[in-house]
Amino acid sequence: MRVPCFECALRACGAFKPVNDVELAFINEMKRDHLVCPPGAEIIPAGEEQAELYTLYAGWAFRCKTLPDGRRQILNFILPGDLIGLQGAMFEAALYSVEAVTEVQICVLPRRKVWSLFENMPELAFDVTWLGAREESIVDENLTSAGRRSASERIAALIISLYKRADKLGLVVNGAMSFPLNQQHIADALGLSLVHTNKSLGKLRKLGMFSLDNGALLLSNPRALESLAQYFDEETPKRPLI
Amino acid sequence: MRVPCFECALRACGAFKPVNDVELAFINEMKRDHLVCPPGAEIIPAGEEQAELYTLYAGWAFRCKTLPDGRRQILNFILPGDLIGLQGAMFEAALYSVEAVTEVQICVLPRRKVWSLFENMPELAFDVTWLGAREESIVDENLTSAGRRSASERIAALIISLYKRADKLGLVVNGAMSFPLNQQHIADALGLSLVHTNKSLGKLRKLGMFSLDNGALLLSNPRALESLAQYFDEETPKRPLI
DNA sequence: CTGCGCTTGTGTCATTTGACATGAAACGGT
DNA sequence: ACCGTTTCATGTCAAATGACACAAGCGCAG
Repeated sequence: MRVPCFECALRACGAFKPVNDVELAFINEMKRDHLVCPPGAEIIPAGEEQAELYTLYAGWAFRCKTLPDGRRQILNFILPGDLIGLQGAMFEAALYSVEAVTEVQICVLPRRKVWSLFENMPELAFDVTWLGAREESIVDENLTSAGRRSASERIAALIISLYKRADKLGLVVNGAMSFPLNQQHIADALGLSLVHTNKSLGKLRKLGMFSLDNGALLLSNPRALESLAQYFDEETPKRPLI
Repeated sequence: MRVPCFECALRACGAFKPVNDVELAFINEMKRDHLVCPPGAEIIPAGEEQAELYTLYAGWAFRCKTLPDGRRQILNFILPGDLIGLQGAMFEAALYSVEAVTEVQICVLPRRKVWSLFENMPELAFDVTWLGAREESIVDENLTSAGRRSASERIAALIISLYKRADKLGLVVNGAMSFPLNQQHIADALGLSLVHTNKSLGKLRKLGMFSLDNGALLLSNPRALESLAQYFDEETPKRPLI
């Protein structure tokens, strides 16, 4: 199911910076493959050497670290258009795993071509760095949550940030979006126990902050969530897509 | 107190990847200034637009986010050779602050020259991206601490990781190093209260994990700390210095 | 010297969060 | 229809952490 970059449905959604023909041709040349992985698949296993670089084309995934005794921390969620595995492509070995939440489609960008991108396409190289900085800023926000927000505030911050990211991609219709995470994912992302996550979610739901029925998240009042979480993001310009 | 990059004392310490003459000349050309800031100075204030890029030449600093109600999270500590403000230089506005712990010396790399670096020096551009990925991996580790480690484990992980970073820079002599952080810094970095940090530090000290007298940190048994923290880092190759 | 602010140390108690147990509902495979 | 598995929900109690109060040491400006 190869999708040529010229026909990329994602690029047409309006969230991304326009590219010129030369850049698009280079990206298309760089894309080696288009893979489909089932839910739960490990896209990058922790410790993998010479990991490839990917772009998530469709579906949800996450990046996580696991301690030797099994405790797991989800570092960030990955939505369509996000780069997967930049650290892994820069370093000898990946320091984290990447796992699919839903069925996902990914574009494979071989790591050895990353160097040719830096050599030949400085604009795209800059974009790669920009995307790395953006991912870091998401992890920054998650660290701020884990370190300084209460359980309810963390949940509010997570929901509002995912909602906004999905909204930019056109995945929100009438305030509702498909939300594939289960409570264990949320707990692992926020540094909470499963049970406490469940109870805090229930509390926010009873407060009328959102509703969540069979995989559909509805935000009636995003502002209330924002102020509970003290989460206020900047207006971001269109981001690059590689 | 301008220091030409040809005479950079930091580069001579053995922790950094060698550069060729052309690269070094470019870096020297890029360096606009060499500043000294007192302890507590704000090197980058949160929200600053068009923030410059810096390299920390000497001293300690940190990067942090502050919530509207004043809660503060330190995202990572910055040691000599680390890039300061890459996100700030890529985005319109900095999403975080950077503050000096000790007196610091910083090299100023104007943000408009970052683009010429991507255009003319792909190796150095790659290095910048690599340094960004490295910073992210540090934040990843901090998030794992805040989310999944107990108070004592977090302290152990922080101390061992700072110790190893300082060691690479040649700042450790006979297992001892100068340690300029106070307990408030540690608490803000680990997502703990000041009092609990104090008590947990005391517990580890009584266990003989380390000693800390007037600013000198001594690790008698780094292995014990590592296994308490479940912190095991990879052997990293020499890193770039820009 | 004196007083003040900063940092560290310690005790007591409150709050948040985690651990464990249990059950209900949904779902897929046979 | 039946069964096992997963996910979500809820109660009780325990453990970790935070909040507050206070004291000691220390550097430093007046």
